[in-house]
Amino acid sequence: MSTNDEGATNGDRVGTGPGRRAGLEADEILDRAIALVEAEGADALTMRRLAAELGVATTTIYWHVGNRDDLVTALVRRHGERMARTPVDGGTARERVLEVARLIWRTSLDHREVTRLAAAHGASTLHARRLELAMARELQDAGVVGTAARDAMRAITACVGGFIVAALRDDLTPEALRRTTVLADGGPDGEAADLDPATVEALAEAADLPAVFDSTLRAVVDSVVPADLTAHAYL
Amino acid sequence: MSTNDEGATNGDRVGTGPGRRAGLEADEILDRAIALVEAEGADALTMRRLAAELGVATTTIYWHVGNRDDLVTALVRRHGERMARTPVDGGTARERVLEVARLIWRTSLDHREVTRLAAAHGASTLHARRLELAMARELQDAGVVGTAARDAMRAITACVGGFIVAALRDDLTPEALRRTTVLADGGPDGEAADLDPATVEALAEAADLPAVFDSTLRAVVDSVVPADLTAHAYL
DNA sequence: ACCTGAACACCGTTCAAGT
DNA sequence: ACCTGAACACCGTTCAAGT
Repeated sequence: MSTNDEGATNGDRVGTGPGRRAGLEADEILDRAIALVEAEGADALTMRRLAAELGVATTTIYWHVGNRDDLVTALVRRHGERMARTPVDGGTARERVLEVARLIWRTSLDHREVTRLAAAHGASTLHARRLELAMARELQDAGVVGTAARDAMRAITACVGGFIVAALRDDLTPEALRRTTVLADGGPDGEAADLDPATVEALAEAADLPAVFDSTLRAVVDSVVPADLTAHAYL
Repeated sequence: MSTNDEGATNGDRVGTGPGRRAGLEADEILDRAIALVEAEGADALTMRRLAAELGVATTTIYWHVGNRDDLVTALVRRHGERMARTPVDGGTARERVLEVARLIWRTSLDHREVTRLAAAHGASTLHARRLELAMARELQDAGVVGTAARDAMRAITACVGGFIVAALRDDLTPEALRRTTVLADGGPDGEAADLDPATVEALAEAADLPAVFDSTLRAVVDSVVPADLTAHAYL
């Protein structure tokens, strides 16, 4: 898949010669790519555009990081590591699990264009990898290990991911909301005829997504992490 | 946005002349598009490919259904209506809410390529529109109306959507799982060093997603729909 | 080892022109 | 009203060639 099979991303080109360009090039490209995506959106990331940004020929990117798939994968991984700086603390282990979920939600939306790119590339899991690891640690503190931990993580991350996608969708065209999500006057076939008017009206306007996210995640975490009996969990 | 501004999709061209091609063309195109997507995947849907399939010039599609955005939107809507044939019955209203959620999950995965296309187009909500309407009705039977109904739907559909995305991702490359989702030997930086070996091992293999989906959705629905006091809910 | 230009096989979209 | 061919401005990718 990659163009240069021998030692992908050439991150192994270490400490040679003067000028100290060792292993730097590839990361330079990735950083520029990240900056480009955050500044102008996920769609702005094309091989030609990025090359122009760097002042090199398009083909140079292929040598350093491989094709577009490789580029996006590396970009998402790098950004995901950068995102996972914030430490989590306080409260019970159960509350910290919830806090990590909130952290994934918040940081993903703080960098929504990278998140969008990751989602389009099917690499959302890779993007949140470091943070999901942090969640695994908190789950362990709460006494959840093995397949139970795996299933708990799947449940939580699936829901978090679903809410993130919903939030990203809400970004675009509040006008499109009226015609798609909403049924206003009963829709094309009067499909909403038997619905309470109050419900129809409520559906016409956006929900307070962060609030719904919070209460829903709480329910999911509660269902999957046993209640703390004491304030602290000692292994 | 559309090429023919006057009466989009020309569904209003009714009953003219002999041969009875009235209003048929656009639907013919959409049906061929759906068949193409289901047979060869979402990526196979290009204007040129579809035109070739229909034996017309590429530009003909523009006249009938508009540009690619319009095409995908119309396709997703049409398929979504076709998907919502199954009626839901039995149990309490609360159980029927859960049953509609399961129905969205099942039908979306039964037509995963169309689902994939809808997701890529940010039209998942449009795709499940009819089924979400059915859910609104069951929620109403359960006594949930107004903004509470809207928030309940948002919560449930976000989670269902998240699980669907997770399932679609699991389709591709079980081999990629090992390298991205999984940390196996502790990952590049020994990040998983402080994790229970049983957890690490569990994370290395896929979860039983349908089972996790079911128990999670149950928790979400329970948190949002009041328990039935009697077996039946009479308005 | 690193970088280039030219070329290939695709895209979506527009538009003047046909009937 | 309906459909076409030609053209434009993009894509990702490959490859022989330079230094």
